[in-house]
Amino acid sequence: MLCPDRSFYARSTNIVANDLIGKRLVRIKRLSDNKLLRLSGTIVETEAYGFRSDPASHAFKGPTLRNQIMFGDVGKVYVYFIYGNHYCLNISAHSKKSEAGAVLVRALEPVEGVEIMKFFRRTSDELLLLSGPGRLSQAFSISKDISGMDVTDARSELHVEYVENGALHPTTISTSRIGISRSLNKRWRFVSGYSEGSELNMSKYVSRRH
DNA sequence: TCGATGATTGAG
DNA sequence: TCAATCATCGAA
Repeated sequence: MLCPDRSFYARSTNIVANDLIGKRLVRIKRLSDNKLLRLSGTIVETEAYGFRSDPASHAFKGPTLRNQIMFGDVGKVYVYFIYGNHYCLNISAHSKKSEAGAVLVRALEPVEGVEIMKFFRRTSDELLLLSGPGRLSQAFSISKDISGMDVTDARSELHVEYVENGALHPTTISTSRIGISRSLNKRWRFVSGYSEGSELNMSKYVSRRH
Protein backbone atom coordinates (compact mmCIF):
# COMPACT_ATOMS: atom_id res chain seq x y z
CA MET A 1 0.00 0.00 0.00
CA LEU A 2 1.10 3.56 -0.72
CA CYS A 3 2.87 5.57 1.98
CA PRO A 4 2.70 9.34 2.46
CA ASP A 5 6.05 10.56 1.06
CA ARG A 6 8.74 12.80 2.55
CA SER A 7 6.95 16.02 1.56
CA PHE A 8 3.94 14.99 3.67
CA TYR A 9 6.11 15.38 6.79
CA ALA A 10 7.90 18.53 5.58
CA ARG A 11 5.04 20.82 6.64
CA SER A 12 4.03 22.55 9.87
CA THR A 13 3.99 19.96 12.66
CA ASN A 14 0.36 20.65 13.60
CA ILE A 15 -0.77 20.24 9.98
CA VAL A 16 1.03 16.88 9.79
CA ALA A 17 -0.48 15.81 13.14
CA ASN A 18 -3.94 16.70 11.85
CA ASP A 19 -3.43 14.89 8.53
CA LEU A 20 -2.11 11.70 10.17
CA ILE A 21 -5.58 11.12 11.65
CA GLY A 22 -7.20 8.33 9.62
CA LYS A 23 -3.89 6.99 8.21
CA ARG A 24 -2.77 3.42 8.95
CA LEU A 25 0.24 2.74 11.20
CA VAL A 26 1.91 -0.57 10.34
CA ARG A 27 4.40 -2.54 12.44
CA ILE A 28 6.31 -5.39 10.82
CA LYS A 29 8.19 -7.35 13.45
CA ARG A 30 10.89 -9.88 12.67
CA LEU A 31 10.54 -12.90 14.94
CA SER A 32 13.46 -15.06 16.02
CA ASP A 33 12.45 -17.77 13.51
CA ASN A 34 12.70 -15.09 10.77
CA LYS A 35 8.94 -15.02 10.22
CA LEU A 36 7.32 -11.61 9.80
CA LEU A 37 4.53 -10.42 12.08
CA ARG A 38 2.23 -7.70 10.75
CA LEU A 39 0.33 -5.49 13.18
CA SER A 40 -1.63 -2.37 12.25
CA GLY A 41 -4.13 0.21 13.40
CA THR A 42 -5.80 3.39 12.22
CA ILE A 43 -4.44 6.58 13.78
CA VAL A 44 -7.17 8.24 15.87
CA GLU A 45 -5.17 10.57 18.15
CA THR A 46 -1.97 12.63 17.69
CA GLU A 47 -0.20 15.62 19.21
CA ALA A 48 2.14 18.17 17.60
CA TYR A 49 5.36 19.28 19.33
CA GLY A 50 7.34 22.21 17.95
CA PHE A 51 10.59 24.08 18.62
CA ARG A 52 11.12 27.68 19.74
CA SER A 53 7.49 28.63 20.26
CA ASP A 54 6.67 25.49 22.26
CA PRO A 55 8.02 25.19 25.85
CA ALA A 56 6.28 21.80 26.21
CA SER A 57 8.42 20.28 23.43
CA HIS A 58 11.55 18.20 23.96
CA ALA A 59 13.11 20.38 21.25
CA PHE A 60 12.40 23.69 23.02
CA LYS A 61 15.88 24.23 24.47
CA GLY A 62 17.70 23.09 21.34
CA PRO A 63 19.27 19.83 20.20
CA THR A 64 20.44 17.21 22.75
CA LEU A 65 21.44 13.57 22.47
CA ARG A 66 17.85 12.44 23.05
CA ASN A 67 15.94 14.82 20.77
CA GLN A 68 18.31 15.01 17.79
CA ILE A 69 15.87 13.17 15.51
CA MET A 70 13.44 16.08 15.92
CA PHE A 71 16.10 18.29 14.29
CA GLY A 72 16.98 15.87 11.49
CA ASP A 73 15.27 14.63 8.34
CA VAL A 74 11.47 14.42 8.54
CA GLY A 75 9.47 11.18 8.43
CA LYS A 76 11.79 9.38 10.89
CA VAL A 77 10.83 7.47 14.03
CA TYR A 78 11.64 9.16 17.36
CA VAL A 79 11.07 6.92 20.40
CA TYR A 80 11.76 8.02 23.97
CA PHE A 81 11.42 6.34 27.37
CA ILE A 82 9.30 8.06 30.03
CA TYR A 83 8.38 7.60 33.71
CA GLY A 84 10.74 4.64 33.97
CA ASN A 85 8.13 2.43 32.32
CA HIS A 86 6.83 3.52 28.95
CA TYR A 87 7.96 4.19 25.40
CA CYS A 88 6.37 6.96 23.35
CA LEU A 89 6.30 6.87 19.54
CA ASN A 90 6.84 10.04 17.51
CA ILE A 91 7.44 10.86 13.85
CA SER A 92 9.73 13.80 13.03
CA ALA A 93 7.87 16.49 11.11
CA HIS A 94 8.38 20.20 10.55
CA SER A 95 8.52 22.81 7.84
CA LYS A 96 12.00 23.83 6.71
CA LYS A 97 11.51 27.18 8.41
CA SER A 98 10.63 25.81 11.87
CA GLU A 99 13.74 23.57 11.96
CA ALA A 100 12.51 20.96 14.46
CA GLY A 101 9.38 19.13 15.57
CA ALA A 102 7.62 15.80 15.90
CA VAL A 103 4.16 14.26 16.07
CA LEU A 104 3.35 12.04 19.06
CA VAL A 105 1.08 9.14 18.04
CA ARG A 106 -1.24 8.69 21.03
CA ALA A 107 -3.90 6.17 19.98
CA LEU A 108 -4.93 3.74 17.23
CA GLU A 109 -8.02 1.78 16.35
CA PRO A 110 -6.93 -1.90 16.10
CA VAL A 111 -6.94 -3.43 12.58
CA GLU A 112 -4.47 -6.31 12.05
CA GLY A 113 -2.96 -8.70 14.62
CA VAL A 114 -5.47 -8.05 17.39
CA GLU A 115 -4.83 -11.37 19.17
CA ILE A 116 -1.05 -10.82 19.10
CA MET A 117 -1.48 -7.32 20.48
CA LYS A 118 -3.68 -8.67 23.28
CA PHE A 119 -0.85 -11.03 24.16
CA PHE A 120 1.78 -8.26 24.19
CA ARG A 121 -0.53 -6.09 26.34
CA ARG A 122 -1.73 -8.90 28.62
CA THR A 123 -5.34 -7.79 28.21
CA SER A 124 -8.36 -8.89 26.21
CA ASP A 125 -10.00 -5.46 26.33
CA GLU A 126 -9.77 -3.93 22.84
CA LEU A 127 -10.38 -0.46 24.26
CA LEU A 128 -7.18 -0.76 26.33
CA LEU A 129 -5.00 -2.15 23.52
CA LEU A 130 -3.85 0.98 21.69
CA SER A 131 -5.50 3.87 23.58
CA GLY A 132 -2.47 5.76 24.87
CA PRO A 133 1.17 6.30 23.81
CA GLY A 134 2.58 3.75 26.28
CA ARG A 135 -0.09 1.21 25.49
CA LEU A 136 0.32 1.32 21.72
CA SER A 137 4.08 1.02 22.07
CA GLN A 138 3.65 -2.12 24.17
CA ALA A 139 1.06 -3.58 21.76
CA PHE A 140 3.33 -2.83 18.77
CA SER A 141 6.49 -4.06 20.55
CA ILE A 142 8.10 -0.64 20.10
CA SER A 143 11.26 0.40 21.93
CA LYS A 144 14.20 2.66 21.16
CA ASP A 145 15.72 0.12 18.76
CA ILE A 146 13.41 1.35 16.01
CA SER A 147 14.43 5.00 16.45
CA GLY A 148 15.55 6.54 13.17
CA MET A 149 13.49 4.24 10.95
CA ASP A 150 11.89 5.74 7.85
CA VAL A 151 8.07 5.70 8.00
CA THR A 152 7.78 6.63 4.29
CA ASP A 153 9.19 3.25 3.20
CA ALA A 154 6.62 0.42 3.02
CA ARG A 155 9.45 -2.09 3.70
CA SER A 156 10.29 -0.37 6.98
CA GLU A 157 9.47 -2.22 10.22
CA LEU A 158 7.34 0.77 11.20
CA HIS A 159 5.63 2.86 8.54
CA VAL A 160 2.51 4.85 7.68
CA GLU A 161 0.10 3.94 4.87
CA TYR A 162 -2.82 5.63 3.19
CA VAL A 163 -6.16 3.93 3.87
CA GLU A 164 -7.92 2.81 0.69
CA ASN A 165 -11.42 3.96 1.67
CA GLY A 166 -10.26 7.36 2.91
CA ALA A 167 -10.84 8.71 6.40
CA LEU A 168 -12.46 6.49 9.02
CA HIS A 169 -14.25 9.47 10.54
CA PRO A 170 -15.06 12.66 8.63
CA THR A 171 -14.03 15.14 11.34
CA THR A 172 -10.89 15.96 13.30
CA ILE A 173 -11.34 17.60 16.71
CA SER A 174 -8.51 19.67 18.27
CA THR A 175 -7.96 20.08 22.01
CA SER A 176 -5.11 21.06 24.34
CA ARG A 177 -2.38 18.44 24.77
CA ILE A 178 -2.41 15.83 27.54
CA GLY A 179 0.12 15.26 30.32
CA ILE A 180 2.02 18.56 29.98
CA SER A 181 2.22 21.57 32.30
CA ARG A 182 3.29 24.27 29.85
CA SER A 183 1.69 25.64 26.66
CA LEU A 184 -1.77 24.43 27.66
CA ASN A 185 -3.27 27.22 25.57
CA LYS A 186 -2.17 25.55 22.32
CA ARG A 187 -4.78 23.19 20.84
CA TRP A 188 -2.30 20.81 19.24
CA ARG A 189 -3.97 17.50 20.10
CA PHE A 190 -5.97 16.01 17.25
CA VAL A 191 -8.65 13.36 17.63
CA SER A 192 -10.75 11.45 15.10
CA GLY A 193 -14.41 12.44 15.43
CA TYR A 194 -17.81 11.96 13.85
CA SER A 195 -21.24 13.60 13.96
CA GLU A 196 -24.25 11.83 15.45
CA GLY A 197 -27.30 14.04 15.09
CA SER A 198 -26.21 17.37 16.55
CA GLU A 199 -23.55 15.74 18.75
CA LEU A 200 -19.84 15.64 17.83
CA ASN A 201 -18.24 12.50 19.27
CA MET A 202 -14.65 11.33 19.64
CA SER A 203 -13.56 7.85 18.52
CA LYS A 204 -13.99 5.33 21.35
CA TYR A 205 -10.37 4.24 20.81
CA VAL A 206 -8.94 7.59 21.98
CA SER A 207 -6.88 7.66 25.21
CA ARG A 208 -8.75 8.81 28.27
CA ARG A 209 -8.43 8.75 32.04
CA HIS A 210 -10.88 6.57 33.98
C1' DT B 1 28.72 13.11 39.95
C1' DC B 2 23.77 14.14 41.69
C1' DG B 3 19.02 15.53 42.13
C1' DA B 4 14.74 16.71 39.80
C1' DT B 5 11.64 15.60 36.42
C1' DG B 6 8.47 13.57 33.15
C1' DA B 7 4.47 14.01 25.87
C1' DT B 8 2.10 7.43 31.47
C1' DT B 9 -0.25 3.74 33.40
C1' DG B 10 -2.67 0.41 36.48
C1' DA B 11 -4.05 -0.37 40.87
C1' DG B 12 -6.51 1.20 45.14
C1' DT C 1 -5.65 9.64 44.04
C1' DC C 2 -1.06 7.63 44.09
C1' DA C 3 3.14 5.32 43.43
C1' DA C 4 6.21 2.75 40.25
C1' DT C 5 10.60 3.43 38.01
C1' DC C 6 14.71 5.16 35.23
C1' DA C 7 16.78 7.81 31.21
C1' DT C 8 17.85 12.40 30.48
C1' DC C 9 19.53 16.94 31.45
C1' DG C 10 21.42 20.77 33.68
C1' DA C 11 23.61 22.30 37.81
C1' DA C 12 27.39 21.59 41.06
